[in-house]
Amino acid sequence: MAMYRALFKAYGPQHWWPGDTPFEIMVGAVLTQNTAWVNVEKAIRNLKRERLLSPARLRAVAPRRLARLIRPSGYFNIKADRLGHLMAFLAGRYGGSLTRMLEDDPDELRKGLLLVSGIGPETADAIILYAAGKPVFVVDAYTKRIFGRHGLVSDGARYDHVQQLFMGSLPRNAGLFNEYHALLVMVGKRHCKKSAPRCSGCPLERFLILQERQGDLPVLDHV
DNA sequence: GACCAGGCACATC
DNA sequence: GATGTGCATGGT
Repeated sequence: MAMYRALFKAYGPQHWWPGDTPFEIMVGAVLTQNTAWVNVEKAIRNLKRERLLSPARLRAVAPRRLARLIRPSGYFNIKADRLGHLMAFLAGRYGGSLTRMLEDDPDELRKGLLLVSGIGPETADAIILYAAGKPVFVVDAYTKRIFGRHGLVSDGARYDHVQQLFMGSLPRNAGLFNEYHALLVMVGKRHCKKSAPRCSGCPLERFLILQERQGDLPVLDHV
């Protein structure tokens, strides 16, 4: 919790996920795969303009048209397919009711989502945390990079391993997981870019240096 | 013009 | 299990 508090103190609440409705959040989770958020916003705007942001409408739209509308978010053919698979899953398992899907047991929902082609662990967890409001920790590229560079996880650490690091040492609280992940993205964008040789100047770095000087607990206890 | 961004599936060894 | 590749736009 100490690292979280250091980040929250520095940046304050992030009010995530950027999206008006659970359905918009779910669609955004797919569209943002390996893609800058500004590009996702353009695609979402297009879908809103065409009044397609509902399970029934999105399921009914022609794949070619969908691909054209989400073009700005990149990988548009693949993502159109993935949204199609997701809508089929929603219709098939939950009768097209987003509410029923989001109220499902989170472990069951996660297992189901992972069977959908195009939904991996991060996308599934983003949907469960930010659309359903259930406490799973979302691990993304920023999380791995930040913790990797500070020597808190090994370079090639697997998704589930990093997730366990957080979920094993934090209280199971959706609001906390929400804020923590959002704060890590903020740190990643500002201080831990891929192109820079290492993270520098972030609140996390200051915190870790301070801890090392005091030299009592293993750093992981501070997650 | 290179590099990068809130992944994932699939092939191959 | 590990590693490599295709998918693609738009900002820096």
